[in-house]
Amino acid sequence: MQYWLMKSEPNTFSWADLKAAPGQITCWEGVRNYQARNLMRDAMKQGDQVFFYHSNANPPAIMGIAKVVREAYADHFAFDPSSRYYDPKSTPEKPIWLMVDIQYERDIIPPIGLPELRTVPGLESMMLLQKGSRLSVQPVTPQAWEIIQQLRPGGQT
DNA sequence: GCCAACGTTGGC
DNA sequence: GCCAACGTTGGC
Repeated sequence: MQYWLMKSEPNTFSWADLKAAPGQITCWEGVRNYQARNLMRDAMKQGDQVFFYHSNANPPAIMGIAKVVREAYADHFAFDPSSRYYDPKSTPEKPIWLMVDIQYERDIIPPIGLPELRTVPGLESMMLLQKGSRLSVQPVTPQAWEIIQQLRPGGQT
């Protein structure tokens, strides 16, 4: 089992949107970065745990935990000229871009804002907190995962 | 809205 | 293969 952090702008797709989705499942379309794609393709497995992070929010924050329920498959939004994620280089025959499905698991109450994360001992090396870090799908170490969970004790149920 | 950091594109 | 120009991300 691996741990991840996935970013979404709440204006585009929010934590509330995930909770309101059918089955509380969504496909994670729109990843258009090779490093993030490769992580999904090569390392992300069904059952993996995901921190759902709001970027471009006030404050940016970890909103809750989701899990991977379907491993990487072709992102068909890339085939659709009317989609904001259209990429003519990707075709059904040779898909370039991939997505996974994730499902709501539980809320983190209250959400853990970026300013709070920056104060937590032991998280200094977390990718999210590095200057210029933009990767929208990031691995999270088991140590960092545990530290962050401990910030909201009792959230396990 | 600003802008630093980063990734991609394309001319050469 | 280099690298300048450009577009995007995302915190502030």
